Parts: sequence; C-alpha cells; structure tokens
Amino acid sequence: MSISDEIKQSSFKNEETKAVINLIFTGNFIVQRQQAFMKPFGITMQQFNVLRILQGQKGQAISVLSITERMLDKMSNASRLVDKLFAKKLVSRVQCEKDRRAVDVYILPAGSALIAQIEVHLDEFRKQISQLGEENLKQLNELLDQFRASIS
Amino acid sequence: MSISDEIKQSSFKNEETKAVINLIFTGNFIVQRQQAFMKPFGITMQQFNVLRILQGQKGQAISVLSITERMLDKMSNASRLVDKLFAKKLVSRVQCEKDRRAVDVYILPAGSALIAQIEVHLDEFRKQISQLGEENLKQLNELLDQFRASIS
DNA sequence: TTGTAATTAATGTATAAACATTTAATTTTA
DNA sequence: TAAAATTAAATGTTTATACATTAATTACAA
Repeated sequence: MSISDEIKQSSFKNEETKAVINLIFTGNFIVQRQQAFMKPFGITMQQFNVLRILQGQKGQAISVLSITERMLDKMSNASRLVDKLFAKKLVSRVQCEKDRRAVDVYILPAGSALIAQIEVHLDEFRKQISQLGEENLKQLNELLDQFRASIS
Repeated sequence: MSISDEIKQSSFKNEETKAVINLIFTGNFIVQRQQAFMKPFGITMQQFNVLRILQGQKGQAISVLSITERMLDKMSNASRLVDKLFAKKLVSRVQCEKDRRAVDVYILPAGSALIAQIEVHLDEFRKQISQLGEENLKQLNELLDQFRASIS
C-alpha cells in the first residue's frame, strides 16, 4: 500500500514532505513488526539490539557507553537496558579494572542462545525483503544516508 | 555519515539487514529532529500531526477514529492526544449528533495559527531535503512503499 | 599537588506509549 | 422487539522514554 493510502492522505505538499512522512511511517512499521516478533521471546527490540551489539564483540567486553554509541536510538538508556538483560541472566556485568567508572558488559551463553533462536525467525523477514533485489536495497541504503546528510 | 559510521558497525550481514537498521535509524533521526523542533512551541510531534490532520479537514469535523486512521503511529492514543490539544485550547470537541458515540473534533484559530508558525520553520527542513533532488526523492518514496509491501 | 573539569554509569522523575478494559451507543440478528 | 455483538471513545495500568541530576572516578591545569 502506498503511503497515501496508509494514512489516507490523498496528496502531499511536495516530495520532501512525503519522504519525511514516509520515512517515519516505514520506521514505525518495521519497529512494530519487530516488537511483535520479539514479544514471545520475552525481550524488547531494544534489548535484542543490545544483545546483538554484545554478540558482535565476540567475547570481548564492552562498556555501557560504547553500547550507547552503537545503539539505534541513542536517547534511550543503555544502563537500564543492560539492567533488564542482567535481570534475565542474558548478560554479565563487572566493574572495569582499568577505568573503575566504566562497567564491562559481556553476553552470556543464554544470551547467545536466545539470539540464535530469534535470528532463525528474523531470517524469514530478510527473505521477504530480499524480494526487492540487491540493487534496489543498495539504492535505498544510499538514499537514506544521503537523506540524513542533507539535514545535518 | 553512512549508517556504518553512525552506529559504529563496520559491516552488515547482508543488504536487507542493513536496510532495516538504516530505516529504523533514519526514522528515529527525523523524529528526534522534529521533536526538538516542536519543543519551543509547546507541543509534541504527534500533537502537531493531529493538528495537521485537523487542518487538512478545512473546517470540517473529524472523529477521533478517523484521526487514528490518518496518524503515522496508529498505536498511540488519539483520544489522549486530542485531550492535550483541547487543554491547550488548540482544538474544540463536541459529541457527534448523528452517532453519539463519536466525537467531532475541530481545529481552533489558535491551532491554525500555531501550525502556520511552525510550518515556516519546517520549510527550512524541506529546503535542506530538496538538495537530494526531485528524482531521488521520488525514488526514495517508491522504494519505501515497495519495502513495506515486501513485508506485508 | 590540588582543585577543577570532564567522563561514566546509575538513578530520579515527569511524561508518554502500549495495551487491556470499560462505558456508552449503535447495529445486527434471533 | 430484545438480546447479543459491534463500534467509538475514554480510562486504567504497567512499562518505557526523555531528560536532568547525582555519585564516583579520572584527567587536566594552575
């Protein structure tokens, strides 16, 4: 369904405004799908993303600040997200020895296992999206980067 | 800055995953900018969008349900948003005579004035985005529509 | 060194979001 | 028509978000 139909707006002032609305709408669309997806696994999308960041470290520790830098939504509170994952025993947390202000966060086997389990299902998503074709996806990624660059 | 740099992730598993992350990131990016933008005017972006929907009615009434259908984030509570705008005396609200379950919402002159005031500044945004060029923007809009279609 | 600034993480807090439930009104159907 | 189902909006409630503030540690500069 085109963005016009999705939000029942027959026309847009200009292509720029349409793009802004389309981007926000599409972002929400994906987030909602992913959230619904994660729910049965007992974690939120943001928590999953933190897990993925930790997984990407391949055993190495990472500070809460570094997690924030890698997060999609930098405004949300990495400290509290880690706390949630800690409560679920998916990550461990120890004070960094070199800099005692920092906290080293590691993913636990249970965390890796959960990711693996979810990734299988996420691959279904990926397959659907792949229908767009590699070239279109590359173009989309490029346009998104350019879009942000135009505003900054 | 490319999405890789933004979230300090050197590579992505595949172009699909990159697109998903890029879309969420770019959506957040815009929302944050717009939110910061609205703040001095004392309303949130969602409230502004509801105002714009009402403005689009050109004096005609619209029910809370119809507002929901036109909203970007259909999960959020139109009833409470209207309530906030009502408290700020930007909209009026009367029970619909034909269907007394429904509530007719109108924009008040103060609401229109606020929109007008904000739109001037939003046009600065639009100008920046226009640097991308009409063709690129059309392509972006098309790709976004296709992207959602691939998932649904 | 010693005080000042900066950095890191955690916490406080007001508001908003995500649902579920409720209430009132209307529509359907038995 | 009367009861059941559906619809529209509002409200309740739990959790999350957006910030600001705090506390502890480290870096820096006089």
